[in-house]
Amino acid sequence: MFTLLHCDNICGARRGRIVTLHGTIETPAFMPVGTVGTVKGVELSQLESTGAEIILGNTYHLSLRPGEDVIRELGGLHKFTGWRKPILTDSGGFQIFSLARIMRINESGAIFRSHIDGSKFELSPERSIKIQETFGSDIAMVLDHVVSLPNERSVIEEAMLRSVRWAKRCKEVSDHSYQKLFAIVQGGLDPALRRSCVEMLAELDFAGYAVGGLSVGETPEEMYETLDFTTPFMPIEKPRYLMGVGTPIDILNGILRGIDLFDCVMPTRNGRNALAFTDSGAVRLRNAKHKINDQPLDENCSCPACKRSRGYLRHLFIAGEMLGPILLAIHNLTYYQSLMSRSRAAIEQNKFKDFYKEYIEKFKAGH
RNA sequence: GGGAGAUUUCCCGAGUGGUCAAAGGGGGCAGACUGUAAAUCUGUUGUCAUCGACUUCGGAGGUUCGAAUCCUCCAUCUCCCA
Repeated sequence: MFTLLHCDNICGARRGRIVTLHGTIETPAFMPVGTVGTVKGVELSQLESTGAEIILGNTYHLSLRPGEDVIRELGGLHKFTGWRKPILTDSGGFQIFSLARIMRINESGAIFRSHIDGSKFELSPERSIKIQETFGSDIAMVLDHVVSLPNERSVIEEAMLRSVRWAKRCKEVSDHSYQKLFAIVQGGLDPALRRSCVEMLAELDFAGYAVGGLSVGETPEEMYETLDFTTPFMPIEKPRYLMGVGTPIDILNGILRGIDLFDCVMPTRNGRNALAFTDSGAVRLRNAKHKINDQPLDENCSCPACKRSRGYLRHLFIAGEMLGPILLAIHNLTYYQSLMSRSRAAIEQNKFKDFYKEYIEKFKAGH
């Protein structure tokens, strides 16, 4: 399923390939987030033209609406959404952490109050896997227990140990060979906890391993340090996925430390909120300084947003036109994919470290 | 010609003697957003400034310790009667 094609001989960056039933993913790769069965604001043809090879969907959200039964009846997530390429489904573990309406969490699982209608919704490791199986995603995630940071060591350790037990239960009920199951490493910012978590999970032999529980309140530096003492213990021949990350700089820092897969809402959400990513840093298109600007966001970008002027894009946001959020979501996704593709090329030439340094210098200078 | 009512900070619009630089919207400006309860949220919006000071509520006078608020005149607008 995963082939490690090349390791940069100067840093930890890796070039690989994941093969699934629905297609191939060149890594390092970025997955646009399509929580409820749509990458918000972006039609599939546009999404494909950004270069995305895999998208992410969410077990919790899709179970509440339209519901597991509807997706089963309509032929699974691929047929339902029309997206023919690979899909990774998240387990709902992050929602245990992020949703205020969580009622109870114990060893058997979590009980939510639906954020839509307040109804009760139970999620156990087994149930999460069952649902993801119904969805027919190419990669399923184990249900994990995420906690906020900073937090007491005992809390972090307990959540980590529980995540390992849950991962084991997920593995036991996951029986579809086409659907790969990824485990999730927890353990906060603690080297010993992270390492022991990796080792316990590695013993269970998953198809891939994710680093979870990051970008939940810690600084970027703390996140990078955590990767420094986590990725070296992760199985070399399996894909490594840094969940929920992040900014372009975070992603390059992840690649530098041997991460193969990323996902983040940032390009779509920030795009909807008028923030565009470019090599010269973030551009807040609502700002008055772009009012008369006739230049594109990025003259080297081929996306539809970059065929218009900054002044026009600003106008769309000021006027509250839906095309603004759509165009910027597409631009940011295109930008992220281009960042990944440039990274892959640099790794192949053992030049990722230089690419990284130059990129960060320019990105920061733009602010 | 006579009668009634209105005029508030960029706009709309509260406010009828001190707690008013003045509610609330809108608009403007800025910021946030990391496995999406987010086309959302936050801050700010008279001037200078650190407390604080100063200038504002159509205009000009006046009453009062104190006025956006009360009185007089003027200007403009709306409605009603001739």
